[in-house]
Amino acid sequence: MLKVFNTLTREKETFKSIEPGKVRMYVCGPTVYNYIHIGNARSAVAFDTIRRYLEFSGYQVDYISNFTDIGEKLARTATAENTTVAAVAAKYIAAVNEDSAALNIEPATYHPRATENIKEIIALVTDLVAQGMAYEVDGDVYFRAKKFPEYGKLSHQPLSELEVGASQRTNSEETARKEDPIDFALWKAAKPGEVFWESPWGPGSPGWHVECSVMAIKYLGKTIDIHGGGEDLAFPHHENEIAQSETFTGQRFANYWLHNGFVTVGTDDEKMSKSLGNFVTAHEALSQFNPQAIRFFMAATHYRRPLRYTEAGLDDALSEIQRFKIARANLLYRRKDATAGNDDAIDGQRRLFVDQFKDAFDDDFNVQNGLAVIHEYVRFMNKYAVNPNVKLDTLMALVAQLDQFVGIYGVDLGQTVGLDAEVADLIVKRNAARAAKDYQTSDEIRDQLTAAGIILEDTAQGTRWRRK
RNA sequence: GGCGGUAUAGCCAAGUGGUAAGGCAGAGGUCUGCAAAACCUUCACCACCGGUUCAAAUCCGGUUACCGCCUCCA
Repeated sequence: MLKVFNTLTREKETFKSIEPGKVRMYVCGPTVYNYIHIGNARSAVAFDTIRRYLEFSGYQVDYISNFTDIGEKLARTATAENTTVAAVAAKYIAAVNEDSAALNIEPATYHPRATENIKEIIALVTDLVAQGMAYEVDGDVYFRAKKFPEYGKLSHQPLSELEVGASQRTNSEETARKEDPIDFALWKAAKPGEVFWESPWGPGSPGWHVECSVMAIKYLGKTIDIHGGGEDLAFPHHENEIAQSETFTGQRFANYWLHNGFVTVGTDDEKMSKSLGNFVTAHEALSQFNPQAIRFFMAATHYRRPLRYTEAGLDDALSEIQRFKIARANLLYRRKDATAGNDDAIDGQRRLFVDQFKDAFDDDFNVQNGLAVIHEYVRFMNKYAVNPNVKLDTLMALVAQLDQFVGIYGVDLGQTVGLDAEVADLIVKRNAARAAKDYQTSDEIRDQLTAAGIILEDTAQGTRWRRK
C-alpha cells in the first residue's frame, strides 16, 4: 500500500486515486526564458521517477507538465537577444526537451503552454470576478485572498503573518492598487510594447499563478490526484492555485501535494538559484558528465531531501551503474551454455526481491531503500552467474528484472553485449597463447585491447569482454 | 519575527523504542599464470546537554550550527 507525504497535512497518507487504476498528476514546469539549471532538472527527475513507480505499480498515469511561455522574463530575454517572445519560448522549449531526453525523462502525456489557454484563463478570471472573489483596478484583476477562508492551508501560515510578509514588500506601486497587500494578480494590464491579449478588462496578460490552475483543470479535471513542484512553489504559487481553483470549481483542487527539495551547492549547502548566480545549467552539466550518471544521481536521492551537487556524488553514481551493467553482462554471457527451461527456486527468490522493492517505494518513494534491495539483488545475480548449470529462461528473467528495477530510476542499461568479430578473433589468439603458456603474447593482446577501451575477464566459463 | 528543513563512519545515505540497511573508498581473504570481475570477511561512542523508559539515533525539553519559504524561482 503506497503512502505519500502530503504537504497539505504534513503527514504520510495512504494514497488512493480518484479513479481506480488511474492517476492524474500535474507538475509545475519551467518558465521558458532561459536554459533550465540542474535544480529544475532535479524536480523533473524526481517526479519522473515517481511517475515511473506509479506505472510500475499498475497505474495508468495522466501526467501534465506545463511550459509557461509568457511574462516579463521572456520579454526581457527577447529584448536581450533581440528577438520576439515567441522565438524565445520556442528556443528554450526545444532546449528543455533536449535536456529532458538526455536525462531520460519521459515526455508528459501533454505539455500545455500558457499561450494556448488564454481563452480559458479569461473565463476563469471572469468567473471569479462575477463571484465577487476578484476585482478589477485599472486593467489589473486581483484575487481577494482573505475572502477564501482556507487561504494559507498549504503553507500553514496564519493570515496575519502572511500580511506582515506582504506589507514588507517594496513593490509599492502595485500594493497601492490592491485592496489588501496579500491579494494577488489574476490579470495584468499590458504595459506599452508588451505582448497582450484582449480581455473584458482591456489589453493585458495572465497573472503568475492562473495558468497552472487553468491547465490542470482543463487537461486533468476539477480535482486531480497529485500536484507536484519544488518546495519554493508551495507559497505563494500553489497556495494561490488552490484559492483560485477551488473558488472556481467549488471542489478540492488536488488531493496530494508533493514538493521536492532543492539542489544545494557549496560547503554551506546553499540553494542553487538563478538569483544567487550559483547555478549550473543542465546543458553544461550534461556536456561535462555522463548523462546517465546525472540522472541516476538525482533519482537516487529522496525527492524531499536536499540534493548536494558534487562531482564525487556523480562518480559514485557512475560506479553503481557500472556494477549493474557488469552484473547484467555476466548473466548474458551465460546464454551460450544455458540449458532450456526455468529454475523455480531462483524465480521464487527473485519475486521476494520484488516484494522488498515495493515495500521500499511504497513508503513515500524511498529510493535509497529500493537501492539497497537492488544491490542485494545484484549480488544474487552475480552468484547465479557462476552457477555451473544455468537455465535460459531464468537468466533472461533475472536480467529483465534488473532492467525494470533500475528503469524506475531512469537508468537504461542498454542492449546486450555484442561480440565484435575483431575482438573475438583476438580473444581466440590470446587464449591459444595462454594455453601454450606464452603469457608475454597473451598480455600484449590484452594490453592492446585495454588501450582500445576493452576490458577482458577470464572466467571459468570462458573469456568475456566489455567496454570500459 | 512567523513557518519549515537538516545534523548518522573518509564520502554518499537508510533507519519514528529493542541495541546502527545499502553504496563508494579502505583493509584482509578466495578465485586467477598475472589481472579484471565476482564472492566472503572487516570498518560508527548516531551535533551537544538534560529528561522519560527495563530499553532511545529514534519520544520529551533545551542548546548549537547550517539551509529554505514568507518577493520571480524546481
